[in-house]
Amino acid sequence: MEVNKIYNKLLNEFGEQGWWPIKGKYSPENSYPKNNKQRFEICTGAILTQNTSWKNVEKAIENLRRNKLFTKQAIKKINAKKLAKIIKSSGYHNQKAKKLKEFAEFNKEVNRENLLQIWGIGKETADSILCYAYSQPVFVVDAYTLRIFSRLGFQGNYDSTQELIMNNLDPKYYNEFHALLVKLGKDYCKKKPLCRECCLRDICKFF
DNA sequence: TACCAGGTCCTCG
DNA sequence: CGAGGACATGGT
Repeated sequence: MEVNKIYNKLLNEFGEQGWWPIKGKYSPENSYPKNNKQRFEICTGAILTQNTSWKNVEKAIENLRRNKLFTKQAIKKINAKKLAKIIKSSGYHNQKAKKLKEFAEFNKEVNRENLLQIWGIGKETADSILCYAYSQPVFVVDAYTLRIFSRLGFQGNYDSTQELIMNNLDPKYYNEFHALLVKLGKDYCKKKPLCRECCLRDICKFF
């Protein structure tokens, strides 16, 4: 599987996407957090967007901002029921309120092993936090990644797919590659794919 | 209306 | 391990 080739085809087709809407919209230059508050906002977003469209998360983020809840201290202080109401639009709000509070209690060094011990933080969320909030060279695998690579012909799980990509792509492209895969997954490689118009059709087993 | 969305936890075999 | 269900709202 030629990961570089896939990356280049996607970049050529869609252009740079940017991978995190720190100031409300996606662009490569504002995807880097500049302070701890923005880092915490990314971590919060990474949890809220679990199995949920970003559109639903946006309102929750706005509510959190309005209520000045982008610090660990504030999340620790508010009770779970109130917090759930504030993030209601993001879905699974009771669980996610608990997850945010669990994360707020986290006080160890930020690394994958420690993040994975937090209730509510799985591999993708841990990797998102490391990659997007802490600029570490980690590729974030998600449902789109797995679907796209499986159709291309690589049948893998989270770990093997992540390994494939990290072994075959320059780390500086990890976050943009992920953004491009999301773009492809949303617009072309959907549940019901639009293979005829897909820029990867000439190298895809599924087509 | 029914299906889907940038997952994770828990249970069971 | 991996499959299957629970968790929930909003858009199309």
